[in-house]
Amino acid sequence: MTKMDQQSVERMKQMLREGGSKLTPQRLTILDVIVQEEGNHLTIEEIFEKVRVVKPEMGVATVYRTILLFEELGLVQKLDLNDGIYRYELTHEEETHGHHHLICMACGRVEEVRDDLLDSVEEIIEKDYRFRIKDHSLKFYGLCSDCYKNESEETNEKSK
Amino acid sequence: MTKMDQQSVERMKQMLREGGSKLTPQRLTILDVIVQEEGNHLTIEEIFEKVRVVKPEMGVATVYRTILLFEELGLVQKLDLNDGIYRYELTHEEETHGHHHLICMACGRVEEVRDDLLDSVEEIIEKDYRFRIKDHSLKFYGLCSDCYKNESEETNEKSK
DNA sequence: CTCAGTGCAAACCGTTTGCAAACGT
DNA sequence: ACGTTTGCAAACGGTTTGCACTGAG
Repeated sequence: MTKMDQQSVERMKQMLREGGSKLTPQRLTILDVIVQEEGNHLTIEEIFEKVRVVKPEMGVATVYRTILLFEELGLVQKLDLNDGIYRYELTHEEETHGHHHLICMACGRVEEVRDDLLDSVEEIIEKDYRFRIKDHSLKFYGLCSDCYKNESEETNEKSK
Repeated sequence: MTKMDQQSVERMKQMLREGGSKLTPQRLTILDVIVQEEGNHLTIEEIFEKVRVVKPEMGVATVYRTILLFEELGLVQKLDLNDGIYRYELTHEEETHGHHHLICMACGRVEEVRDDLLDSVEEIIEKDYRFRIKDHSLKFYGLCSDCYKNESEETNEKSK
């Protein structure tokens, strides 16, 4: 585990304690899986599977209950890729507003965009629509560089 | 029914025919409900209830199957407000990219933003992340003008 | 020691499916 | 008349819950 990961885990333990929650082995295991798989946006089922490898006694209910707790504590955030299945990702420490996602319609890969980019848009919304923005969610659906490349090659293929 | 609504219905009938689908009374009833309730972002259950008033014989399965069909035809779009329940809204005729939503965290009201506003953001994404954007989804969570007003009043109340 | 947290299995609930009857084209 | 669509009810699958037991603080 890298130094960064250790920091994440420590910070999260701290948040658990502050929230008045107990540091059970189950919670620590789930925490570990989420930190290890950072960037992979796991579903409950995927988390359960990975946890099972380490702790076969654990039940799904515990995963559901734990993720719900982590969400309430702001430790993780859920993400809907419009397929009806929620995925969970670590909340980054410095983050105030949600970051953005690039979702590849071909391979399903999800890339994160940490730049905010929405300041001027939010200004317009607040003014023109008289809406007090607290958070946002921005997703782009399209083709990642790999899939776009492949698609182009296939097109070239055909046109030969 | 207004002239605009009639146009919507006619346009949608056309799209159904073009998709090789039959114009059954059930489909037309559901269409009607969605057009009547434009802007209300109904859930399947809500659509079912409203349809039931007119056609008590209809089953839920038909609503599910019909909405799925409408979605495939591009007649409606599903919307997730991050509560795990999909809501459906009419796709606007001219629309190429999805419009945006302002979701009030206090009263749950959903307002639509038809201005695109994302051109410059998309330009940056396409260039910096080498991602070919096909569509986007942008949601703002916060307080609508009414709820913001009420909240301010309550704060004033307390500080007296 | 105490009560929050857990494992298990049953309950739940929204969605999907199989099938025979009904109906649009 | 034909193949699609529908209503019904059963099946499904992910999530939640009740309960007795366990273990962290």
